[in-house]
Amino acid sequence: MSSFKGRFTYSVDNKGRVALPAKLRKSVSNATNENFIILRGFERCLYIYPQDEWNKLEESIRGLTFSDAQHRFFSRTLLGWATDCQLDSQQRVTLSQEHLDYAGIKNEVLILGVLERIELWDPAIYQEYEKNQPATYETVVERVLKP
Amino acid sequence: MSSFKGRFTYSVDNKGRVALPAKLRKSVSNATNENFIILRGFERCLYIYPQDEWNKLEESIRGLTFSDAQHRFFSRTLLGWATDCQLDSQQRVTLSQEHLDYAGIKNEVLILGVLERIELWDPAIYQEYEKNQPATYETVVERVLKP
DNA sequence: GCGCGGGTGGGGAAAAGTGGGGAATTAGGG
DNA sequence: CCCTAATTCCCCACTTTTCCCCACCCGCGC
Repeated sequence: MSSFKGRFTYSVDNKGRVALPAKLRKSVSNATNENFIILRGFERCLYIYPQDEWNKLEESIRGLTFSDAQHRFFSRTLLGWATDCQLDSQQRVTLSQEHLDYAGIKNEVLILGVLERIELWDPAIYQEYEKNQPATYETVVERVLKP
Repeated sequence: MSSFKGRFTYSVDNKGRVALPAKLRKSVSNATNENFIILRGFERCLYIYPQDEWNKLEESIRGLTFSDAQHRFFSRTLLGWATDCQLDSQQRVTLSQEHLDYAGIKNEVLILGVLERIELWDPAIYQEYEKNQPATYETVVERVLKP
């Protein structure tokens, strides 16, 4: 079970490559064999799942009823934009142009560790997202840290 | 279960390193393997949780549903400002520049043991905080400890 | 006084992040 | 079917940061 955490601002070179922060790599279980799945996330960002965490997600998608039109739409969208990838010898992932465009990422990327997944954001878009949230850091902490 | 207590004023060197007081270290259960999680706290301070205490919090974060937009914001915010760290051979933690900035900590740090967590404050900010409390210690005691 | 444990500081080796060149593979057109 | 062009990816090199280790200082107790 992964437990990614932390916030990093890394650069994207002109080949669309992004290094995975060493601290995040340490949280990846070895079973995953450096195999990752990249897909469109919610709110204009990209999700990166290590293989083992993805498998769980895939199971729950399989559980969706085939006969429901919305379920079909959901699966098509999710899987249609998902790609396998493995790290190169420098521990980097390469993002496709479509993925970069979807998330609006250019030269810089904000990398967030969110337990079972890693999120990639354009820094400006994330700032905008944060600004539009009704909750502040303190209300979040209060809600989550108090049982 | 940890039960940190006490108050210490330590120095922060120019690499952002802070020694964990020996008295606090004695309260850490060995199971945690000298692994800690540092995150933003309430009121401009930093929280340090030993691994085993953190695990309880992480459970409640995992309980948040992936499909709820507000829950997504919660996990991003909380985890984005959290970092793993382990002690170096001198029993110190290294604080990132962002964390130092958030808490306004410069060369000196006030370390408080508060049961399951350790808090780090800038001494001046803590003094200010204390001064701005409307209630005195005695009135709070009445309110809090009354059955 | 001397030894030991605890706090403070810094130098150097190792790792992490960044960028680019060139070979191999694939695709497309003549 | 072959040649050419474009893309992918593998490898190398440089820079910065991290962290590991050593050394010192201070105070307390033996």
